[in-house]
Amino acid sequence: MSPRLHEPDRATAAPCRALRADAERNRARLVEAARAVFAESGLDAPLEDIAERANVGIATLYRRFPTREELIAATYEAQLAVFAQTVEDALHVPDPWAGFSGCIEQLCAMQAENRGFTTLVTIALPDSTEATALRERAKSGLAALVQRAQEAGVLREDFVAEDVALILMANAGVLRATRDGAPHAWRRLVAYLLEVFRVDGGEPEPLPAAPTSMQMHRAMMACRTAQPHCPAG
Amino acid sequence: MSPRLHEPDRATAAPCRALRADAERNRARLVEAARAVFAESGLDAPLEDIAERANVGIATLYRRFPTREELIAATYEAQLAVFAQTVEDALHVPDPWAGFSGCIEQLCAMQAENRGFTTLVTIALPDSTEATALRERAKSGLAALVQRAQEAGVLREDFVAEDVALILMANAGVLRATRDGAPHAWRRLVAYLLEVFRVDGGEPEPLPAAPTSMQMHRAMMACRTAQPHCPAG
DNA sequence: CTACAAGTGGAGCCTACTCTCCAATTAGCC
DNA sequence: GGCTAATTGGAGAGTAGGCTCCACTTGTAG
Repeated sequence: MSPRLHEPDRATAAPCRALRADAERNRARLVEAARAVFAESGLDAPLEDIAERANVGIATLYRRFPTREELIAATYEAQLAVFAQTVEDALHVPDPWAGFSGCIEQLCAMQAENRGFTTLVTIALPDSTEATALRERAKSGLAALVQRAQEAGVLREDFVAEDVALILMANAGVLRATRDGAPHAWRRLVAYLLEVFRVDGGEPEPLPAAPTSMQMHRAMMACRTAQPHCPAG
Repeated sequence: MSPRLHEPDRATAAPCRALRADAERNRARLVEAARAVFAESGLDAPLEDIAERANVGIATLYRRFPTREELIAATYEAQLAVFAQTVEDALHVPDPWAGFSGCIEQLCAMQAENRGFTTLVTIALPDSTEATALRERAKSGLAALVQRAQEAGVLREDFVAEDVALILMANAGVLRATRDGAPHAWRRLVAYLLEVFRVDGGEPEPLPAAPTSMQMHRAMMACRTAQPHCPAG
């Protein structure tokens, strides 16, 4: 790979200078390390862990990503692209209900698979990043998906685009508490919600199994020692 | 008030000795301060804030409550009693659906009003505290409430007691993200869920208004600067 | 091959919080 | 009023993570 095939000013918007080849390499390793660490430990993982995992000094991390948010935005660019693509693909599913509900399920599954992504979708990112643009894309795709389903008469009329965010936030809450102890509990929440969103007609899907009370107990025990409250997470 | 009207060994289970009057007073001030601080800042608020608010040295706090969890348990004893009472009162509401749904709404409202309580109900507490007993009381009350509603044919048969925890966790997720920016968003989630739990028959209640996209935007902005992921919350 | 700008790493400072130790204080009993 | 054990508060040690500074290294253009 020749060094200058990248769009300019990737990192710092101001000086707009191309990175030296080794610097670009380190940047990539940082993003890769951040992906792993954020996925496992959440968006508030220690930055030193990320630098260490990337085999790079902590200063290098700070030089490339002056704020945690910039690192988050860069790290989740690819995943947000998947997010946006998922939404757009759903528009091509012939059945409007299958498109809508499958999309919601996939988005929630993405949350379930990645601790950082769980909270990422419920918070704002700094403006003027690629991430913001991707979110806009996803947003308008979702609006179209909702509209299509409503026009087909399969999605309740009083459903609004903001409800999608509500779903993701609720799902984040369930995942925070049950990710370890009852890793499928979120599916049941999502199934309940999809059922209530659907205009009746189809026989409702059977619900995913409820977590057992033992699982819930363990989930709550585990969550006690984890970090308490909330998001930027 | 004469000092010895309390049940024994309130604080440390081991030495089982009555507290001196001034110590008992300080203990009460600590619990009161903790109530305020936890409500506002969540269960991971700095303990020094609590000691300061109680006008008591930090050492006094640690002497009375060697672990944060013990302080949490003592602080939320009263609130857990309200929780349990709410459930039991609901059993006396004549209409089984009104009893069940009103109870869920009230529990979620309690979460909305108190940041610490939001996460408290989704985590485990140390055993052998009064708090544990209260939770057991609430739990069996809820089981009865669920059973009564199902026997009356107004609550879907596949609803299980663990689903109540799921609701509280989902509600916690919404509250974490929207408490400041869209303080009524949680009502919409709960309305959706109650609608899907109900066996059809009654005309569904109209949904609470959706948060505006501006509110959601602000909520996500605010949540960005708050602490990311999760609870022992 | 050389010069120099770009890039690097980690020591080290700062802040925030948890938790302990102990000399000084005070409530309760006589 | 005075004795004694219970209680107190705050200094300070320990820990974790954020962030910066600067002497050293390295890529690359000429």
